[in-house]
Amino acid sequence: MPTAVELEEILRGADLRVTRPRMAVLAALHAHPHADTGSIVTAAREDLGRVSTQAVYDVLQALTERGLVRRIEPSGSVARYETRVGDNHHHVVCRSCGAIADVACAVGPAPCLEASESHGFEIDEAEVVYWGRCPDCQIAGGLAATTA
Amino acid sequence: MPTAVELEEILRGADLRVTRPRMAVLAALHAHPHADTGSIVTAAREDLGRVSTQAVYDVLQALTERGLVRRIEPSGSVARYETRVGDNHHHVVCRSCGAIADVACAVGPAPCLEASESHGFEIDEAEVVYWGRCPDCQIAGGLAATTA
DNA sequence: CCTATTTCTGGAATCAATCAAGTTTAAATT
DNA sequence: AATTTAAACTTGATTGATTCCAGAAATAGG
Repeated sequence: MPTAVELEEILRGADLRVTRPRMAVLAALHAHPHADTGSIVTAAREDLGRVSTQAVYDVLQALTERGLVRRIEPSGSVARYETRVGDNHHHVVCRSCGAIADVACAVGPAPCLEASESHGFEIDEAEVVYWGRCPDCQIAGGLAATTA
Repeated sequence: MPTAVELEEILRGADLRVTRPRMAVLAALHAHPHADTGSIVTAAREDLGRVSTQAVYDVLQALTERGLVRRIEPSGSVARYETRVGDNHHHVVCRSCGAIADVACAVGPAPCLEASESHGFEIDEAEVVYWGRCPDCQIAGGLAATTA
């Protein structure tokens, strides 16, 4: 959980101006990994009093462009963001409640990066999403939540 | 490319009533792998004269539920559908134009299915998306199309 | 042929995301 | 410290995929 000063350094290090919305969004992302845009807007407003939805979208895009955050969008879910970048990890997504957890790379250094037939594509990334059920939903029983 | 009779058998085999919209959608999917909903609607209309958008959505959902088609939604793209199901293959997506191609499973029978730390999740599927550039876009040069 | 259930139509509503024009502000400059 | 300027933020409207709803139509079984 970075301090305000650290967040500021992170922004400056990426050649981004230090503004209140950016600080708030970055803090919210560190506090809530895998948060969707709506949650981030809410968190930022609790922090700042008020911010426009547009500002949050702009900030998220700027942060993503500079590689400070990573945008993930599992099927059936809206866009989510996380601050853990650069370590090539993957995600497990719960089919019932949509919960997301991080998973380290499965096998060795660059797993799955060898597509058997690449069709001439120049591949630069292999994205892996594991689908299943989180511990809570396993307990909850067979019925899937409507928010799947 | 299945015949009309074969399509009919496919539908009946899945306990689905045989209707004109369903035949048209299924045919469109076989003709255009990885088509998005809009294209499917268009193709179905060329075939039938007219169909409601809603009907196509309903059909796609019904077909997906019965496992006749598979819904895929790469980040930044709208939902797409394919008829190739049950063989656990993956996809390569072009970052520039969004083109999609099929890729057979990378390593052995159930590759990447071993998440190193599953966080208690009960995993039933590993979805892999390879990102890169298709042959056409490599030729086209460095500039990415806006339809990425 | 008739009935019941499923499917399709038409139109409206929802919601994430984007666009546009104008105002404010961070940070470099004098 | 005042000035400048490009980047960032605000408000308000718009897009576009997807879904909801109520009623009409059509399929499949009796």
